[in-house]
Amino acid sequence: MSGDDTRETLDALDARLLLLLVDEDRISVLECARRLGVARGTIQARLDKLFARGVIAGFPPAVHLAAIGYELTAFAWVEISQGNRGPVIEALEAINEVCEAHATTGTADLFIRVAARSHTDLQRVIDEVVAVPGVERVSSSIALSTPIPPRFRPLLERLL
Amino acid sequence: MSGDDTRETLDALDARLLLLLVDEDRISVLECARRLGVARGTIQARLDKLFARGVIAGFPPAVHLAAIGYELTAFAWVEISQGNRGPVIEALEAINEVCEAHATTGTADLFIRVAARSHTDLQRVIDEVVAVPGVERVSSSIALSTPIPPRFRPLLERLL
DNA sequence: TTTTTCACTGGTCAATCTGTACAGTCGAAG
DNA sequence: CTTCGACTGTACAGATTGACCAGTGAAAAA
Repeated sequence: MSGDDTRETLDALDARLLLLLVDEDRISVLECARRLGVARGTIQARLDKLFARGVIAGFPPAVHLAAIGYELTAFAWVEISQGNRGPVIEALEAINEVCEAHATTGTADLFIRVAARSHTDLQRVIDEVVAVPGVERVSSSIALSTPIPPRFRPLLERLL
Repeated sequence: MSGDDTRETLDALDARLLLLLVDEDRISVLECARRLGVARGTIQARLDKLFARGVIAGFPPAVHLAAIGYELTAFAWVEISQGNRGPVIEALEAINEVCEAHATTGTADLFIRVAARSHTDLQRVIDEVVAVPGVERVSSSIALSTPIPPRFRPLLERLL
């Protein structure tokens, strides 16, 4: 009686299904059923439940930003003056190149990830961030390489 | 004669197709063709090309980590002793909760993102990172909220 | 113990989608 | 004027989907 569906754990079948969806691209429900050795209806029911619980939000295309010209990724800590979080966030949302923002603990207030086409372009974007009213200080650093690309596979594997 | 297919730009149709794939979940090729007012074969050809160029890497499920128990996200800067980058990366890869790692400019050497089930759990993970041979210093901060979730839609919209 | 509940199986059905192919159109490049 | 590449419109066989349903088994409730 948790009252919170989110709490339900994934069983091994859910985990194996997710792993299959992560690995094999564009795999069909029917094929999943075959691979996992269960009836198609079961997979369909599991998928529906995973969606309903919010475990899976969808299947967005994995777009490689570098392949569309945005070769640079940079991270930045943004310090803002008190009471301006809302407006600042809104302003950041309006900057196309700001691809992610988190409010964090620590000295800085916001942590953002930005994409850019070149160093010059990055400069421009950073300048735009700095220019946002309420932003007091920005310290950024460029990603030179990404030895571990975004992943969550290991977390799933543990559920098997 | 650029010798690098990656350089080819996306035209408006590519961009609209990508936007469609981002927004409408599990949309079929046929439906894309209908929405964009072009023949199915065109969409299929465009999709194939986007894959071939590496623009689209696939359609992985968007898994909501919080829904599978990993409610905490934390970021950390990792300073490592010189000449130990390789081994350190390997060790970090072996830690399931390390969901991303970048080599960056600036004072620290690596920037990582970690997932955890609780504060206690996060402590354990951070300790594991600190314990990696070659790691000299780790400074972490917890994501309290995510006002701008990962996005790249604005970058695509600009191509229209 | 008996009953109820629930997930799973294995099967069907019509509708849709996919991969593939092919001939015709069109504009740009040669 | 011809060639080339991209797009259209069409076609077809095979696979997939969503929706059902009756039957089974195991676990929870009575």
